[in-house]
Amino acid sequence: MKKKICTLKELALKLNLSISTVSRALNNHPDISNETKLKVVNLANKLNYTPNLFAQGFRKNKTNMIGVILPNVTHYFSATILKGILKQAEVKGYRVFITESNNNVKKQSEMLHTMMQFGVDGILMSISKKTKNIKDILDLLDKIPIVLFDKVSYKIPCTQIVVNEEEASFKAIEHLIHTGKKRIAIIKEDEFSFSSERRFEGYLRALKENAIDIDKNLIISCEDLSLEQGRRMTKLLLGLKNKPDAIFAITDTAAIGVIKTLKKFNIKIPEDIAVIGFSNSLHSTIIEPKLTTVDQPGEKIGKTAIEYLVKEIESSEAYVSSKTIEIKTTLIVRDSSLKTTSFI
Amino acid sequence: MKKKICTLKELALKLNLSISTVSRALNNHPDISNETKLKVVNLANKLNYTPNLFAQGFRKNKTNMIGVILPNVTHYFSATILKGILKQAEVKGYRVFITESNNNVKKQSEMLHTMMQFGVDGILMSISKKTKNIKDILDLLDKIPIVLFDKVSYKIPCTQIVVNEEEASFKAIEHLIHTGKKRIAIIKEDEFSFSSERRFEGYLRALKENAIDIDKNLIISCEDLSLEQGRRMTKLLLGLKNKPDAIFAITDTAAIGVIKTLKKFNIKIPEDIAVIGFSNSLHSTIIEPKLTTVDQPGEKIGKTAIEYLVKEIESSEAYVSSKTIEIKTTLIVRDSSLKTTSFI
DNA sequence: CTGAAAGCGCTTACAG
DNA sequence: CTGAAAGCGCTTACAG
Repeated sequence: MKKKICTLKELALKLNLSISTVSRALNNHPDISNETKLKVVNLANKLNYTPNLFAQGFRKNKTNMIGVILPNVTHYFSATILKGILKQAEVKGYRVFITESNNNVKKQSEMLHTMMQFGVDGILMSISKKTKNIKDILDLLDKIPIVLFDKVSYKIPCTQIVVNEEEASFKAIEHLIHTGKKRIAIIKEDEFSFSSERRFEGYLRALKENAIDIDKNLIISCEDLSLEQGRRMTKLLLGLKNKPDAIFAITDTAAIGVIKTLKKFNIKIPEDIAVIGFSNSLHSTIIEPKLTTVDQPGEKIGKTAIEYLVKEIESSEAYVSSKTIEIKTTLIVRDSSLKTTSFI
Repeated sequence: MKKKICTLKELALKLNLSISTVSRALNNHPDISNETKLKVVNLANKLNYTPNLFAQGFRKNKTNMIGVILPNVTHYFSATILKGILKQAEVKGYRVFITESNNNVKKQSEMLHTMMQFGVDGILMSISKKTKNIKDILDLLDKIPIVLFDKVSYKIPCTQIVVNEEEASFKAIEHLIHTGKKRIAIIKEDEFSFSSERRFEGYLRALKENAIDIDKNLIISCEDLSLEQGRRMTKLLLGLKNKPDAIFAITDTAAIGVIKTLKKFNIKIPEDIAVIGFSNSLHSTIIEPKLTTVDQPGEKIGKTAIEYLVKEIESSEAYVSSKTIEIKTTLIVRDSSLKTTSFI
């Protein structure tokens, strides 16, 4: 079903004017007399005329639509980014199309394709984990502006919005060191991932700058950073002769697994073992003790992504920028790590 | 910037054929010879032709776009529904436009309007809390199919997808009764809300059918169902001469506030006071003890909503359905309530 | 100040 | 089997 909708033509007919005049009157064109404008606008209101943006877009070869591809909308952090995207897109006058890739590379390609077909003006994406083949993304880059956020890849020459992963991680580890911790374990991902690697770099740098030797037993890689893996890896760490006195899980979810397991074994948090997570998810204040973690400002990431994308869309030159924008994070110290005044 | 994109015209020119023939060839029209089809398809692939769906839609007066309006994408339950919507929309060949109303009624109206302008084929919405004036929704209903989900209103004559609120709540209370609880408190919303009211009805019916007197002191209304309010209301309940032996918070978030407060006062959960929430949010397994709650299948709600909407869109008659579809929930018994074998 | 005409990219009834 | 033409709703350069 589709009921009839008022068009310029209908207005023109009823007013005995040409379509052009009606169009101009509604767009407040200086050529049109006030009298005519008034007549047109009145009738338009009366008949509840709404311009068909689809036709407008088609005419102007500009749709004011932006496509967004992300792995999973139900992840709180993604949803938070999405919120920023929606808010800023509205400000800038763009409509947002969402699709989920569910970390499926094939689907990701299809969505990219569909977005193109649908004539979006630009694409915002967080690339799927297993994206090996970036050829189709590269091809598209020539045709349409793309901005990457969160899950990015330096191999794709376009603007990328990320969090200051390395520094955030560095600061988290320094915080632990300042509270007297010396045997700091890290739980990271085994497969290569942009953020996991950079967080690991921060870990290494913090130890190095504080003259703490690296103990390979304290570096744990696992295939995903789920709560379950957090649990398993904690048991592994507790089995060590020389136990850690702090655990940095590069994900809140894993960190919560860590806390739950430590509690089960009656280990005091943070006195015996401190715990730090990453991302300041809602869970981090539900768990007891409350989790010390790194806050990633999702809305700001989304907002920034839209801003850069719109800038590229509206730029007249066909340039491809490839800046990397780092959004600042904040370490939020809660009960799962010791307080310290010596922390600079 | 916008790089050139291959069109039918370009293909026609290069092949020395008419645009019509090229169009038909690509649409696999029976009239066209295989030879021609082959030539066309080959060139199309070579030049990476993708039909402009925007133009197609415009031509056919069908955009295959669906607009979705929801209060807040960052709510896990909403995100879950969104996931279902995205998945099923893809199956049905529709693209999804998202907007957030943030419970702002004025914004909600604007979005409805924009969606119309953008020529969406149908609208899926969860109405904002304070929606008093439904006139604009009613007006729209004549022009375009609308399906409501989650936050609905019986005053709007259209298809509505909800959860079996009353029954779910009834079963939750019965579960408590079967475990021997007799003084069951409920924390609900003070302002009228569709779901709050229906959950309250379920509470009343369960008490009545089990011949338990209603104690007004145990019926607590608050303005929002936040963790903080959960805390405050718990303190209030604990101040009663005749304390409750179970608390049903009609929201997980509030229920978690309840649990945290009970723990603070060293009250044993579930022995002294049992706690039940509603919605099976991710938090419900993070909190300790794990929360007994009602699982609402968000994906299924989203999926169902799309199905009904598409049915209306694709129906030839201009009918307005106003069925209410109830999606079944499941009570998930965890550690915040007693186990029982006598539960039928 | 107003109108006729072309065109955005596509589909489709009508001819041939 | 193929093509010319109209039209979806709009905007805008060109005339007058």
